[in-house]
Amino acid sequence: MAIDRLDGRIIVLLAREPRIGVLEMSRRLGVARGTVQARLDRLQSNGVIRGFGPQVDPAALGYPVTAFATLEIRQGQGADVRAHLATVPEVLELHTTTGRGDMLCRLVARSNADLQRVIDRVVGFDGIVRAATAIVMENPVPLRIIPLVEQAALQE
Amino acid sequence: MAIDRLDGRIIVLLAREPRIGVLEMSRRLGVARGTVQARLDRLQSNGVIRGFGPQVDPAALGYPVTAFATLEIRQGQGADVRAHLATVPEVLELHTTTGRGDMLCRLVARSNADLQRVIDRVVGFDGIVRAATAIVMENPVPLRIIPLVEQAALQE
DNA sequence: TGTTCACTGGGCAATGTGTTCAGCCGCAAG
DNA sequence: CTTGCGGCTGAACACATTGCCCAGTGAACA
Repeated sequence: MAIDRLDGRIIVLLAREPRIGVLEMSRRLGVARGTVQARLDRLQSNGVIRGFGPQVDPAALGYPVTAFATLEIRQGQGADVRAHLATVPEVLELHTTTGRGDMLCRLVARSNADLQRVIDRVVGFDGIVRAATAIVMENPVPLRIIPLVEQAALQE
Repeated sequence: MAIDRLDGRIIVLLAREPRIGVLEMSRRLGVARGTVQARLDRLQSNGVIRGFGPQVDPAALGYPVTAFATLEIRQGQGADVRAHLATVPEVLELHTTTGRGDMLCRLVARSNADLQRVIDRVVGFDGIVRAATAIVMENPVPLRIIPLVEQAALQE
């Protein structure tokens, strides 16, 4: 489960040039193809690499507005609320958290006006007591993993 | 930029079975290989599909703790804070938002104790006035895009 | 010393890729 | 009505890559 330097280089290389093949990777990294293949297999069965799904940009899909909503849930209604939110396509992810709110979810919408519709749909459910929404203006650091991978690789 | 039904099916298929090739996709979708290839090229140059980078699980890397931090920034220090946060590997993403806080960032850590270290590093910077952290307990809806793609595909 | 493990370098058949082509169709503009 | 355009089809081609196998090597470890 620990990641060594070679694993780290494989992941980083893959993150930078996803189209690259195993053969080309082995050339760049200066190791045998079989090694890269074995490492990749191990990383995937380890769960370190979950997959290679396409990274879709909601904005390009017509949903340029992103927001985070903090939800407060009525005691014991957690499961129902989770099930409800899972049915809303505009809910891209949902977490249960400690702290002030009970849940945090990421939403997208077609416009600020449309966001109202989405929020209404999200909070228009019995178990939700209160919701606080923060609209995303800028995204200075888009979801990234490379720095963490590099640190993890050095660490061991 | 609009997504039609075939585009939608391509993306969904790709999301479900990332290892699949263009040829196999064309077989499953019942269209010519060239069509799938052309659609894929278009989706990528459109920016709808940003890439096929590996989806890395921080937990498997030794960072099982996730948290969201809401930061309040001192007027005019935004750029400095952004630059600071970008240097912290444990900051996986950063957004500037409307609402109570000024920024929202996603953090990971090796443990709850380690989270304290990460938070100290994050907020140990002059421009940050206040920080509120919510630790993630569960992730009932992991980051997903398929439902949105399906909706976008039907819409047009 | 002997065993295990990962890596190497090679070889093989099978498959997929990138690319190009002509032909067909629906549609919109002239 | 006819022309031109864009998208799709089905096929072809050379080429590279994949998945798989193997024997040999070196390092770590009991």
